[in-house]
Amino acid sequence: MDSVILGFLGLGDMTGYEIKKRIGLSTRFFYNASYGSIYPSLKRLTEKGSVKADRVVENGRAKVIYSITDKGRQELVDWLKSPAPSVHIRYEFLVKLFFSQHLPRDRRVEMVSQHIAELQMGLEELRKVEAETRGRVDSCQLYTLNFGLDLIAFLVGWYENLLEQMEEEHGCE
Amino acid sequence: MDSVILGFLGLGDMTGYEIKKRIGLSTRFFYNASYGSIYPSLKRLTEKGSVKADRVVENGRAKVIYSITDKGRQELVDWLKSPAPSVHIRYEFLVKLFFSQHLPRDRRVEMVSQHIAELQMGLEELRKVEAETRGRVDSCQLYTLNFGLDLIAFLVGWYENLLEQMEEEHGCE
DNA sequence: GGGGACATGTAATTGGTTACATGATTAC
DNA sequence: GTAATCATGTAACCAATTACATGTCCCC
Repeated sequence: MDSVILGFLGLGDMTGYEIKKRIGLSTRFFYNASYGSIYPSLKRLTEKGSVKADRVVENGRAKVIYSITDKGRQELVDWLKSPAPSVHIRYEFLVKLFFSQHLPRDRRVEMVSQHIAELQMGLEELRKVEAETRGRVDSCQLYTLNFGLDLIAFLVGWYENLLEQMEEEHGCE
Repeated sequence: MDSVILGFLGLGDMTGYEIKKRIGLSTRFFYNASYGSIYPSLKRLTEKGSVKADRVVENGRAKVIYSITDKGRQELVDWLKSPAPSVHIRYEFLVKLFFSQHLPRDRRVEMVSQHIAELQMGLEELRKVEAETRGRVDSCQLYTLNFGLDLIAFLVGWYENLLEQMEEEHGCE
């Protein structure tokens, strides 16, 4: 978590509120956070000296603008260089699909159809984000945006194919 | 968590140890758990009456065989029917990629190459699981197995394409 | 004057991991 | 005899969410 905050501050100075908004926009699909984790994290990082907190008043509004320090920048790079704990994807729908033999077939079909619908909504949202941000972000951020787009397309295709397969079958048994 | 345990017990009676082993085999890529969460969960479920615990001794080994009750079966079905909280995938490597502008280009390429290697290892492991289980599981469990296989293939392809793109570029800026 | 976005934070709780503690059986 | 696997559990800890608590500015 701390590393992700550092990552955002590496893109520019911002407030806790802004970090939350940015996470909601850009990394929501593969990482999310609430104020309850952002502010304590910011506090920790400030105490450690990885970020600097500036209390300012901007058009009458008191805010705390955080910026990354050299120490923080070093920590960020170290984290980026460290090996990511091998792929660990938590995907609840798939768990349900795994156990869905306990459901009647039509219910299972419904489940998958609904999931496809959700994915497609996600795709639309991502497209909006894309329209807003393309051209205003660096290519690394673009990579992940494209990843999201391509992944959802893959998933939709996969589940559509699954639906066809299910139609042919009698059930999970 | 409790629901996942119920799911496994829905497939047959087993011990906590066996549940852990099964999770490691079949759902590891999209769900994992440790003893520290399995046993307390089993305890909770027993107290609630969703599972039944039978202390037996089998070839000198004392074990507790858990089985799902009618109540538990109902809870399992309810969970399966409940809408999954819309796709929530936590993928640390992608977060790193998102912020990787702070890394030199060759380092970034290395990062992606290593991730591909890891994915390929995962693929091999999954293939082993496939060889062992295909024919011995119901088609729902097969769905998720195939999903894993197809997903990894997609990911490898995607990252390989990314590498090519990266070669052409000068950096993330 | 009221709703929405801006803005910051804490407290209680949840959900989980890691590490510890223990001990039997089996196969080499 | 010793290492791997089978087997069960607890305690300390950690990371994060939810809900709460508070207040301002801006636009209608």
